[in-house]
Amino acid sequence: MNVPDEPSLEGLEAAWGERWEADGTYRFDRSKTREQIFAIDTPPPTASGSLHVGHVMSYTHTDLVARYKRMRGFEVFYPMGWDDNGLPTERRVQNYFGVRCDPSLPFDPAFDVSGLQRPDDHPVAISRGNFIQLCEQLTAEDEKAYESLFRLLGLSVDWTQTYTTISDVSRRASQRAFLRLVGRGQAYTAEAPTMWDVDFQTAVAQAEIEDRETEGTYQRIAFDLQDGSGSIQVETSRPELIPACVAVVVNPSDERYAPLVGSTVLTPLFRVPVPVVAHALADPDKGTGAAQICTFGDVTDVVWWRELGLPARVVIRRDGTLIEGRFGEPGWESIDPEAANAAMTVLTGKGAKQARRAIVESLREGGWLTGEPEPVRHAVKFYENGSRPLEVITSRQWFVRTLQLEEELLARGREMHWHPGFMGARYTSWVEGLNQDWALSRQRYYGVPFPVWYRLDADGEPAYDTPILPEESVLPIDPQADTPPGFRAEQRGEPNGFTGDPDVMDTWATSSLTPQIAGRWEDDPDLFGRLFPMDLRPQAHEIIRTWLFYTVLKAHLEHGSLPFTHAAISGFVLDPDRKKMSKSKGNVVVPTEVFERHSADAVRYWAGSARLGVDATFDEQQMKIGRKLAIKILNASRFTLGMEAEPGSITDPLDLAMLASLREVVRDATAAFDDYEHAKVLDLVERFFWRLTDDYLELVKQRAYGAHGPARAGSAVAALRLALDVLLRLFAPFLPYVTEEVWSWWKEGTIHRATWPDADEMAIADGADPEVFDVAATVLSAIRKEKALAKVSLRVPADRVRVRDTAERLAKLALAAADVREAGNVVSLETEEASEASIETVLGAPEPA
RNA sequence: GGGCGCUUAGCUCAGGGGGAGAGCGCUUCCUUGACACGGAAGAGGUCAGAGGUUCAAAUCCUCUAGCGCCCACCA
Repeated sequence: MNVPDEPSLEGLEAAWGERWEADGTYRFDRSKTREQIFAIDTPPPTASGSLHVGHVMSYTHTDLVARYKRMRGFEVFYPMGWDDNGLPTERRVQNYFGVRCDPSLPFDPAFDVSGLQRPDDHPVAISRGNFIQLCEQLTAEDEKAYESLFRLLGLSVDWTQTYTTISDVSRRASQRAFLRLVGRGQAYTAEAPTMWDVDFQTAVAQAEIEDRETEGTYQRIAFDLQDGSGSIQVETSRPELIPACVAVVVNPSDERYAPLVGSTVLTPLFRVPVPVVAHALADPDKGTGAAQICTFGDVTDVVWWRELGLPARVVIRRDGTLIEGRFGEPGWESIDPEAANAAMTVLTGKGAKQARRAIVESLREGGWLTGEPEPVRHAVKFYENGSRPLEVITSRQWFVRTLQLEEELLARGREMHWHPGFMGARYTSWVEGLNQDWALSRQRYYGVPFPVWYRLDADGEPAYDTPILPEESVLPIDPQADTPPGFRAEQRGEPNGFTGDPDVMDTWATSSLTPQIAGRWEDDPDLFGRLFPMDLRPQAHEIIRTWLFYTVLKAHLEHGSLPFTHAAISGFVLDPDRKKMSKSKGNVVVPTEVFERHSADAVRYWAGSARLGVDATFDEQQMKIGRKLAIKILNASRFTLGMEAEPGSITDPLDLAMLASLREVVRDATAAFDDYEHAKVLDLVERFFWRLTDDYLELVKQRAYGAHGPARAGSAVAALRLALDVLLRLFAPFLPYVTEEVWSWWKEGTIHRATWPDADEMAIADGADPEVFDVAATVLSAIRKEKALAKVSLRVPADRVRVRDTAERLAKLALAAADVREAGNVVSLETEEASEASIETVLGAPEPA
């Protein structure tokens, strides 16, 4: 026993952090079987920037489960990943070093970063290889900072189990998964209209799109019937796409337009003859009920275009500007090509917004405009990281078939255990709303390349239908650097030679494999067999449609199973004004300062009191309470362990009652933890702890000092030590530092590998009545109240205390009467049977000063 | 437009058919042989609103309002 005189929280994080690392306390033992293992698919944080208190909360939630399961005897696989793959990293490197990637440049082995850090200059063009070097260099620094913060927070991660999403292991897994999708016909390449960001100049997937309320205008425009018999009014927010108009569509049941279906109208300004067609998606209640179909203004246009078999006239370039007029050419028929091209000149080279203004003027001058443009606010689709609305651009991309999987994926969602349960609805609603296959290609540089080459024909044109794929054994490969089997390097780009697929995969193609990557899928089949499917995926609700969905999709297609059986969804952290904390709002709290002010245990206490799925308010007050609790644990433990009486057999009814009560706490807390209700566990345990210190400890203090002889003192001391032993373990997942500190005073080994308390440890209290404790505490509390109201010291004697209650409760009080008398300094404790309970206290004179 | 969640004391939140709760904050008191980084106690609420079910509703049902989030084909 080694109890310090003045226990303190200061320095615990550093001391125990080092000790846990040195002892390998959280090291994963891979010799265990799947049944003995609890595997966690840790979210890899994006390694570009810094962690904030939102991370602190959600990662603490995961750690609570990890520590609980470990104490329950599971061997916990708790790895850490760093997401250093993808656009955020790419952008950060561009800004940080002032460079841009030019894939046409050759790799420069002698490249020196030091001359580069001039972000205000024009960006320096560097090769893809050098660019990736810089990405790795910068993210390595971030990862170090993240790790030290996570260690400070006390995450029980096995730091030997780390991975990065751009590593060879991750690239190999991504490419292997891709090849298998291709092999099964689940991935395909096609030239197809796809959502496109004109600034990043890349395709984006449905999951990366968000709606933003945007200012726009509706203009009502006349489309003349070609036979001169009148016109159709069309309302549009995108008049700049009139040159791309290929039809006017109405609802088949719309009587206003029924006679016109099948006739031909001329587009304004460009005088292109286009048909009036009917389709169920045309909404009679929107606008005039007649809409222009353009190639392509939005996803609906794509549906109409495809289902109605319309031609395409594309007017928007990949950079978002409009093309030059080519009316009069095949496919660009106009009854007045000269006028059409003149009208186009005004738009050429302009972005959508400017072109819109320009064409409205032309329309007005030409008399096509009906009324004035009407300002509206409407939802417009943006890439989540983008600044200009998405366009629909036709380009060659790889896709993963998802649309026909809806029923199977919904079934997977039902198979999953969601915590909290209602979060499953997010997944369901996403799967039900899928309207495109997963667009997998990104026209970016930093990422996992497609392991694909294409043969070039005699004219140097790629044969996309017969891609050349590598053997899995050579992965990962870079088709820009590596040569496909059967070709020589010099044949790259030559007629009858080959070319590498220039694109990289969507980052989610890699992130959706985190269970496989962390589990070394195919690289270490023995390990993978012990880990997969994993047990727990912790994550934020905002990425259910991306990370969770894609991970389920990949596992479903590759393994025919869920990737994990439980999904625990944490909420956001809100600032005190109840706004979500985010970098862009500038209201993030830097975690390191919070740790310094309150201690890691205190911060974990705050995080642990927030339930899963519920947004939590950032509340330093709550951390102060956590700190107070941690200090109280130190002091109460010191007191308990410092008692001189020898612990004996526990025989006193009050002691047994306290243990009977603790027994219930253990049962309830265990059940709650099994249900992922960590906040309830903390509440139960904390509540009991305060009862123990405020009531029980006060009640038995004098007896423990020996007021009634060694045997009864021994009962109190033994009960207290047992309660402390159990409580420390109940608190251990929440307050790993302070509980480990106290544990080290009197126990061997680490508390974090100790066994989670079992109700049977209090079997001695079997048959004991917890109400003895309640009744005694109630009477003590009433005596305290009298003293507080009389504004006297608690030491002042109570000459007479008369308790009226039922015979049953009075009998219970009698069992603890001696303790109550001493704790309340009661001279005479009288009882009287009564149907109405009451406690009457007559105070004695204060002691003379 | 559809869905999910929330609305309980000044604040942060638990509770979920039968007593309106905790902590903080506030007020008062107490330096009692673990702890003043402490302790004891007090005041404070029409459980968002309206209907309904029930012997009994903060709790179940319906509707309404406000807030938040997720989703939706931009005419």
